[in-house]
Amino acid sequence: MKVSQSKSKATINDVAELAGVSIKTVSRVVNNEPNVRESTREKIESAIARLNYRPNLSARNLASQRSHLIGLLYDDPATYELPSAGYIIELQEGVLNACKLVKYDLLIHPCNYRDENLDEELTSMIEQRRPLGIILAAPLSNMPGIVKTIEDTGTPLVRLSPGERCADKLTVATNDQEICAEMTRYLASLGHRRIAFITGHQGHKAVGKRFEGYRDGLINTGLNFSEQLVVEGDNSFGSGRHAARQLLKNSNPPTAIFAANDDMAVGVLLVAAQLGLKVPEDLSVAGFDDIALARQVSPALTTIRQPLVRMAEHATQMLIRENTSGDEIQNYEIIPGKLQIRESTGPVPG
Amino acid sequence: MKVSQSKSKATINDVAELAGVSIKTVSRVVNNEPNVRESTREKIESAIARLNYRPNLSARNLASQRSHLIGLLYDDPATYELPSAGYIIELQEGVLNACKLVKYDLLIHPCNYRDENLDEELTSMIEQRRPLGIILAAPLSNMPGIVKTIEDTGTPLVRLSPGERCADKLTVATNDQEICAEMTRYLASLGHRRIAFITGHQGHKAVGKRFEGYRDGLINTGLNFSEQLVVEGDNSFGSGRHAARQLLKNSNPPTAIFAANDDMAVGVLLVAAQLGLKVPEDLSVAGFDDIALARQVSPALTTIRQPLVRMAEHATQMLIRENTSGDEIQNYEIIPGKLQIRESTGPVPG
DNA sequence: GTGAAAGCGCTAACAC
DNA sequence: GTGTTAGCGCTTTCAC
Repeated sequence: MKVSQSKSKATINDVAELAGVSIKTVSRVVNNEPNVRESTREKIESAIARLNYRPNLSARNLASQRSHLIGLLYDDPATYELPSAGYIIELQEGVLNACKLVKYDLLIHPCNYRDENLDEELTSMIEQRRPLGIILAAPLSNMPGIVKTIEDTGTPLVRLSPGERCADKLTVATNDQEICAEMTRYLASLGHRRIAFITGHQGHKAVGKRFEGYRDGLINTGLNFSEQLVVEGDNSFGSGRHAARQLLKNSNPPTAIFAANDDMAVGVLLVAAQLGLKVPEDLSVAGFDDIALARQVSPALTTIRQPLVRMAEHATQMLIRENTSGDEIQNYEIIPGKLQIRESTGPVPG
Repeated sequence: MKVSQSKSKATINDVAELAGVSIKTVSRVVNNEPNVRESTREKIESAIARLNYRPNLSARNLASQRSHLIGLLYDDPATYELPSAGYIIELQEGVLNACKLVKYDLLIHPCNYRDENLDEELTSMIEQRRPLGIILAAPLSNMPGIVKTIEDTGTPLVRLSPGERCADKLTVATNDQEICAEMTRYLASLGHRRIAFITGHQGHKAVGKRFEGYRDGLINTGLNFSEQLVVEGDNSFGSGRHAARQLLKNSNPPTAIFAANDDMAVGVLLVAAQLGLKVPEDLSVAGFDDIALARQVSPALTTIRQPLVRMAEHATQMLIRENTSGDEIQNYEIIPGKLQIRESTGPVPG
């Protein structure tokens, strides 16, 4: 009997024939359905192994009306600065981890929210590929137009860090505000009284929460909030440098600078070095994200670890559960960040 | 007449009915095939617009026996250090650029070459999804086992930077060796006589070519090659720091250090700063890749820009052409890198 | 426990 | 130029 056909094309019919059963029974085995006699199952499994059979996913998708695809949407790093490469890779890693367990695949779709045809582009991608769910990364997740476009297709959607809670929407976020309050309290505990903050990109609501957390932290420790100690940034390295120069040329400069993300914090580190300030002896610096660079600069950056991989994993699992079990699922999940105290923060000078 | 059906489900039959033609004619219009009267085409197009029809890709794939998917395989950054996030994002960007034009989608598949089941995993992914082609990034592209596994499935394959030419395999690479010779000559032209080199990761053949280029450059300019000026690295930031310390503690240290990638070069920069050496006054430093960080460090890093996005674009186009036109295609393409002279290199001291 | 038959929505040959 | 007829390889009733 000819077993290894020239080019990998055994179908369910071949398996059924070789095993001497109907294709329906093969289908039951392949999909782990119940009601198959053990001996039949074994026969089929050995036929599958012998023929090297692998179900054709297009056929399966067509018949079952469900692709085994998860869509991941994020702002295109090529058109803009915002999502750093590391951020996106971690997102992808998390989704892929969760997909692997259930044999789903990941369809990535970087997009540009300034693009006029984005609605059409997204609708078209969703209706054609019919992913079983969409994961929408920040800051797209806080743009109502995009959220609505996706919801209108009827595809389940999980928002990542949208910066606000919404009862009827699946959401995964981290505790930006609380953890930033904690970092601020930590800086205060080192004796710092003039703690500056560099804000993040305007369009990014979750990053906005970090600023609120900074204010909470000041209040917690009885420090006064001063607008003089707040400079606007846009999450970019350059804006961090700019903000640092502005803060440090002050007659009464801060002794600690807390930036809303690591890229800006590294910018601060650089400016401090240029101005001859020693970190942390003369100035403490803290960031947010814990990008790879945070551990590579010298002194290593004190920052907050955002559990992106786990957030993306969790979001994917929400989608999978939404599709398989009809169980009630928690539709709002906070995965807490964690302080990473390294070398860039220390006791207040003098 | 009910036009906007509740849930986005117009099929080719609905369009045919509304336009008063057969489904075959609709198919012709959708696929831009010839032999359709202009008036018919218009009727169909308006029906498509009215019904908001979008072809179901699973059905199309099943019937036509070709998915519209490109597979991108690279070493999983989560399990190892080698491919940096920036590297992968650029690869993805290039593939996506090319895909967009022809409405293909990208399936990413990070994998671990140390994984025992990798062969099975890849074969299974390829046979199930049936991507129309695979792009294999370095260093996977120089691993014969992986290349063979993919070739055995019969799927067209393009290797990216495999470090060697092979007549019967589609390949896209950059001119690692030549451009590194050029960088070395540039350093020599600044008066440097003791130019050190930090080699890259062993398993990465294309990176090995960079070392050969360094030697070529020395020969071109009449300088002697000395083993004392070569230190082994592994592409990581840490290995760059380590190598720099080793080179600079020397009694007769180099005046220029050329690292096989930017991560290591940035490590050198850091060690130089710690040792109180001014760059480029006391020491020149050069890297390879032109990662984002190269522009963000101070002094900005002189390096070589590897045209990853264009390489990935080109690889994708090779695959598309292989599938559509039966034209002869160039099966080996070199996309040259380019020197980026910045602030970290200067005339030899003294 | 198992199977027969009818699609899923499209493309491909070939007839007209 | 256009339509008819078969599938592609699977899942899904529903009957046995």
